[in-house]
Amino acid sequence: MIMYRNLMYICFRKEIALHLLMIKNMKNSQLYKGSLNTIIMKLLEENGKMYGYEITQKVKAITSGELNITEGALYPALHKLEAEGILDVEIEKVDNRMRKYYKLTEKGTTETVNRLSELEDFIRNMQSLVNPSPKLEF
Amino acid sequence: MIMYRNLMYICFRKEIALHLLMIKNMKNSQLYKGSLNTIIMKLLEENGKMYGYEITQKVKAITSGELNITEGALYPALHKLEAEGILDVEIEKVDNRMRKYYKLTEKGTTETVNRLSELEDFIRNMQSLVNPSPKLEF
DNA sequence: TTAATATACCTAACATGATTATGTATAGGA
DNA sequence: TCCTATACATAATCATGTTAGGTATATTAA
Repeated sequence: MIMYRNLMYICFRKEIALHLLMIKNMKNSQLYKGSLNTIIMKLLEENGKMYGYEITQKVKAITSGELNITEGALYPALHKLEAEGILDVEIEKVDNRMRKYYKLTEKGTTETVNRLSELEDFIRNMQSLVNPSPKLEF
Repeated sequence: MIMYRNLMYICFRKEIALHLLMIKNMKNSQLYKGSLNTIIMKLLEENGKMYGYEITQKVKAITSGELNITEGALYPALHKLEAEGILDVEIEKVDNRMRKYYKLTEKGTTETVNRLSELEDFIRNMQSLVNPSPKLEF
């Protein structure tokens, strides 16, 4: 009986853990829409070259698991950035597995500056909107 | 001739001004996608009740004209929030013109706290991603 | 007086950017 | 042997927004 109760307890904890994880991932709210390209470009600016899977892991690590880039969003985004001449691709084979390394082109590097500037403006504006500075009322 | 040149000069300046304005508004980039509901709810939390047009003007003012909410986005968003029980509506007639005043319901007030918390998380995560703290390398 | 601008609402067609669900394939551990 | 991790990809669908129209009243400038 004790064993069953322990098992149930473990299962219950697992349920809770999964549930909390889901809630956490629910935070992948609509807010992140539109920021994926900027994230990719900034990471490439920092790290020189990265492959898709690496990007998802890096983002997960940096945000303590709060932001999980879905592959269905990532790969099309990478292809689009490549088509736009923002990224260059280079295929390598590591451990018999394919890797597509992406890096910023010259144009991409310039464009990254703009995107980051837009992001700063966006964040500044959002902070003005939700964190209004105390009104000067006399 | 002088007059023509002056006229041309003025027109030219106007062209530039318009162009700069367009560029400015181009900053209405994809980043803002997903943040409209949060903006609306926060403004209503602060101001008690507001009508649609008032919201567009307020946002424009707060962001120094950098963010212009389009009516095609605003009105459907208000209707959706009302349908979800986040907002209550109350119609008034001022100066022979209709105004639909929106205010947060009780549920809406609770929900606003969550949205703002999500926004803070989002901003924090984005800052971690693009503004990485200096690496501790020895 | 007439034209333009501002106020105030609305919606439909289209575009964009994501999620969800699926598929392929290799490597390693329980 | 099966599950998980690594590593790529795409198609169907959904959410959200832009663009472009529409109605109507009030005010201001030419």
